[in-house]
Order: sequence, then C-alpha cells, then structure tokens
Amino acid sequence: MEERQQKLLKEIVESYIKTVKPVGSKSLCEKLKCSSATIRNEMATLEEMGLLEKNHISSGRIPSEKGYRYYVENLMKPKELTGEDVLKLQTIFSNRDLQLSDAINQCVEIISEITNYTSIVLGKKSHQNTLQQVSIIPLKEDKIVALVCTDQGMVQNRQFTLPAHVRMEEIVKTSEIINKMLIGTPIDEVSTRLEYDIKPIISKRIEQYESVYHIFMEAFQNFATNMQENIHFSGKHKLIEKPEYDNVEEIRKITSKFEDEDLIKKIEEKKGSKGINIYIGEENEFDPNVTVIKTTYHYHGEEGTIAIIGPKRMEYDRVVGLLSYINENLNDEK
Amino acid sequence: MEERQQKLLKEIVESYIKTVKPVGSKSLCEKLKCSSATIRNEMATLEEMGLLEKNHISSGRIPSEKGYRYYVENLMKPKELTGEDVLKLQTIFSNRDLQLSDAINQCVEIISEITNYTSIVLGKKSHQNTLQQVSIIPLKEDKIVALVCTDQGMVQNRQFTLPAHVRMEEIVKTSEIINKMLIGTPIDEVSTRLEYDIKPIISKRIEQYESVYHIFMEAFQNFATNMQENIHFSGKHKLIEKPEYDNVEEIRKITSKFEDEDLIKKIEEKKGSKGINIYIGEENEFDPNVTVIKTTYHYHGEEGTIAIIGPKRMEYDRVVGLLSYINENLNDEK
DNA sequence: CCTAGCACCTATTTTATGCAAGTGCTAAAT
DNA sequence: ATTTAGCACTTGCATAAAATAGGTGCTAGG
Repeated sequence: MEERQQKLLKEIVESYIKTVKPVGSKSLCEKLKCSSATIRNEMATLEEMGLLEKNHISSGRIPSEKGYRYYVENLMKPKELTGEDVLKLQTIFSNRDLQLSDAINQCVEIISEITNYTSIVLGKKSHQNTLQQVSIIPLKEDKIVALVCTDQGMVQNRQFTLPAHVRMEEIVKTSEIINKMLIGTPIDEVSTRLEYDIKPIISKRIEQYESVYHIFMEAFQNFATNMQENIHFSGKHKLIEKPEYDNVEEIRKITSKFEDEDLIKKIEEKKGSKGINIYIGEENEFDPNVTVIKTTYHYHGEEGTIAIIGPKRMEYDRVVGLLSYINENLNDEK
Repeated sequence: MEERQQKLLKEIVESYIKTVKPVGSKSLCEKLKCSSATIRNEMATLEEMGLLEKNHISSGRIPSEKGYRYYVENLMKPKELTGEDVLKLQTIFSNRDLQLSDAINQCVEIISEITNYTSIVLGKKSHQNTLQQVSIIPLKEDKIVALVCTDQGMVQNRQFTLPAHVRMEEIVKTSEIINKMLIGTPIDEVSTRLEYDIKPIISKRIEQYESVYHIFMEAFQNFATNMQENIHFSGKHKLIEKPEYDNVEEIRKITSKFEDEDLIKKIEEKKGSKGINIYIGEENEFDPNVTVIKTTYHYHGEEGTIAIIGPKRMEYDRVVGLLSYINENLNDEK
C-alpha cells in the first residue's frame, strides 16, 4: 500500500475516533497537502480495498472493521502512559497487604476511569496456588465452617451442617490428616488426591467416612467454583454514554448483555496469543458493535483476564498502551 | 372522599399501571356505570385535589404521586404470592448449608425475576454476630493471613506482611489470648475490647505490641467494612426495559445512578417504619422518576435491606405482597 | 498525475396538514 | 341536584412535502 494511502487511512481512522463523524475529503486537504479531489480518488481506492465504508452514497467515509484492523496492525503507535496514570497503578500494585484479587479489582476501576471505557476482570483462577491449610471451626448446634487457605493467602469458606452420626472429632481428625499429607498440593489437584490418598486412609479409621469425605470434597469444589465465577465490572455506563449509543434499543441490548454472565465468560474463553489481543466488531463474540481488547495476568499464583470494552472506534493507541503496561507489570517472569 | 371517586381513582391507577397510557373518560364508562361526561366531572375534581394529572390540556389523566400514595394507603390490596413463587423462595430459605449472605443474594435474584423489577440487597450488617474464633495462618516470607469467624459462620480474612522485628510467635500468642478472652463478644464491640482488654495484656508480654495490636485491629475493621459495603444488584436491565424509559438521556442517567454506590446507600439509610416502606417519586432520594419499596431483614445475626426499584406505576399490590412474605419469613421473632 | 468545477445524492431539518383522542362547557333530561 | 348528550376546541402524533447541508463522482483542463 502506498504511503499516502496509509497516511490517509490513518487520518481518517483517527479523525473518526475523535469526532464520530464520517470524514469528508475537504477536511483532510491541509494534512495531506493536496486537493479534495485527489483525496476523493484515494478514498475510492481504499474503499475498493475494503478499508473504508460509506453510510450512504454521499456522506464522508468511516473505517470498516478491516480498516480498523489495518490501522491497529500497521499504523498505530501505542501511547505511553502518563506519569500520573503510572502512579495510580503503582500505588495499587505496591500495596503488599492488599489481597491480590482486591488489587486487581481496584486496578480495573482505575482502568475504566482513565480510559473511559467499560472494563472487566474475569476468569480468576488459582491453579498455581497450593494448599496451605484446612481449618475446621465448630459453631453451635451441628454446624461447622470449613476453611481452605492457599500459600498465596487466598481463603474460601463454606458452612456445613454435620450429618447425623458424624462426630466433630472425626472431622477434625480428617482435617489434620489432610494438613499432614496434602500441604503444598496444587489446589486444583486436591480433589483428586482427596479421593485417592485421603479416602482410603479415613475409610479405615472413621465410620461415616463417606459423609466426611463429601464435606471436604465440597469444600474444595467450592473453592474452585468461587474462584472462577468471579466477574468484576467497572464503568458499565461508560460504554453506553458514547455517542454511538443514541437509540434506546441498542442501549437496552448492550445492557442486557452486560448482565449475561455466560456471554461475558466467552470473552475470556476466546483463546488469543500472548500479550494484548484485539477483537474488533464481528471478531468478538460479545457484541458486533464493540471492540474488546484483553490481556491476561499471571501473578502470585493467580491468573485471569482483564478486558476493556469500547466502541469499535476505540482509542486503540491509549488502550493498548495501558494494557501493555499492565501486562508487563502483572506477569511473573518465568 | 366519595366512594365513586375512590373507585374512579383506583381504576385509573390500575389501568395506567397496566397500559402506561393516559386514561380517558370514555374507557371507564362501563366499569363505573355512568357516562363519560360524569366521569370527566369527577376527574376534574380529583385533579383539583391533586390526585390526578394531565400531560397536556387534552389527553387522558395519569395518577400524580399523591394519587399513587392515596392508592397505596387506601385502595390497594396486597396480592398473595402464587404457590409457585412461594416454592422458589422456600427452596432458598430452607437450604441450611448456604451461607446466609449467599441465600439473600439468591433471594434477590428471584425477586427480580418474579417481579420484573430491579432489586437490591444492601447494608448487610452483622452486629448480632459474636466472635467465634480468630486464626492466624502463616504463609511464606513474612506474610500471614488473619481470619475472623463469627458464631454464625461468617468469615473474613485479610493478609498482612509482618513488620520488621515482629515475630510469628507473638502474633499467634496474641490470637490465643483473643480467643481465650473475647469469644462471644459481639463483633462490633471487639475493636473496643481489643483496645481496653487485650492491649494492656500484650503490652506487658510482647515487645512490638503496638504493631501486633494494629494488625488485629485492622483485621477486625476489615470485617466491619466488608460486611457493610456489600451491595448486590439483580436485574438492572429490568427497569430500563420499562416503556417509560423511551429516551436515551433518561436511560443513561439511571444507569449511572445504579453505579453510584453512595447514592444506592441512601436507599438503605432512609429510616422508615417497621415492615414495608414505599417511597414514590420525589419521596425517595434515589431518583424522582422511580418508586422504591424496601423492607429489612434480621435473620440469624445478619441484618440488611432488600429494596425493589421500579417505575412509579409499579405493581404495588404484587410487590408489597412479595416483600411482606419475605419480611415475615426473614425476621427472627423477638 | 493533480485539481477545479459542477451535477447529483442522500440524510436531516423544517414546515405544513390531517387525524385521533380527549377535554370543558352548555343546555337539556332525569 | 345530578347526570347526560352534544359540540367546539386543544394537543400530540404521524405523514408528507420542501428546503438545506455536506459530500461524492466524473469530466475536462493544467
């Protein structure tokens, strides 16, 4: 592609991102140092290539999805974060006493605030966590709380009512056995080890071992579930405040989608490459009118996805810059 | 107020709730067994009383806020729940192993589903909980997790990095002292007791007692904070799908409000009477175009508010019926 | 290869018009 | 003293017609 065409495309994309108005040939004369007629010719060829679109036969051009993609891959320069923004993020990252999950959640709030788009963190998993301790706390009546804590300090708890004939001591004894044998086991292998290592042992010593086994089994499964179901949004309203959302139906549609957890999870499931992934319009499965930019973090035993949702005319340079920074700072080097 | 006027108001309110269309005099002839002219006369007097309004000089009447209030207080009969709905709610209430908070959250989902309005649970507090156990779990390096568990099985945890010169044994010893002395203390008194009972003791035995004291202090404050900040929404989209939300600005406004936690909390703070409280339009501080109906629950040591947000033409009879049921079933008798 | 000029499109805004729904008032009926 | 019928009048809404603005494509000349 010729250089002037590239420059033209770049100008059109950036102008449209800024103004949301189809861009006409006249407005670019100065920047490209040629007449509107010349620009119209070039525009026509860019349109033939599928990089530009017209709303109606005679209004300015807007970038097509293919146009955005070309822009993202060839023309855009990620923007460096401002010192101010870096500072905001660093204060979160460096707060060592903040539970990691909370830190990430706060991080997403900041992202939404500085980008002005909707952002999500989701799919938190903890499979690099290992078991640190199981605790049983007896309550009154036949109730207990079972706690699971990992080496990274994640804690989940679940309440149980003891089945008839199961005595407290048996539960406690089992928890001690688990603590003796399974500490250091990756958290997502615990269920398996529980079945193959622990069950045979307690079956010899405990009468109602099936019930006891089930309690611990559920406690660990609860851990896995709670970890994965976590979806944290920030700035839902930012998206619908963009001027492209100028009709009621469209807003309702997107608002419903925000509440559809299964759909949100699709954002996470879509496998991309390392680093930053960009899904423009039809490329993403969430909504054909938005762009999703996401990255993953693997940090202190927790992993998850951070995604930003904005209109297709997203400020790619700023968002990519920001997510790159986060991606670099939130990944343990191997 | 004359009986016929009451009946007229009732019909108008109920018709408007159903159809969202201003109701004209003709449409009510049959129900009231008189001519449209008579009805027009009565309407005029109801309007003078401030119970009805007109959009423009000549379109049917709609109820004013005062009209809704009169309806709610004098004309409406709360609707009994259907057996089906009762069943749905009972399955939640009767699941004894569900953490109460989770049960309430699920409850709110159901409420939103069966009413088709937005619902919230908020302001969960735990001041009837008493301390059951404090646990310290050491992690690698100088990190620890401090756990607080109440007699009702609520658990909160917080991670700390030990300050220099503070040894693990000192923390553990302190936690033992707390467990010996403070078990059974109402959870919101623990901070005070920590200062007046525990601090003097450890100051004699532990060198860096100020640091140790601070860790536990923070752990308990963390408990209080986490308990109170909890806001759980369900069905945000239900409200904006109502036909009165037919313009973009209005939808954006309400969506922003949904994300404003301080504003949401005002719903809880507004003190009302026991039982069900109804705030119509200007009467609530959330948004003058909606009605908020709320009730509180005090159940197994947890208390909080459940609120339903809908348009002013809310189906008061159904919602009040539902919330009454919940109010009855979710309050320990004194 | 670039540019000026002009005919031509199409969306948007403005203006005009007719129609539907409902009211208020007056006068007659009960 | 109420209730009702009749009618003039008001307003909103929908539809159509006209004017406007922004921009294009093409042609011809530099």
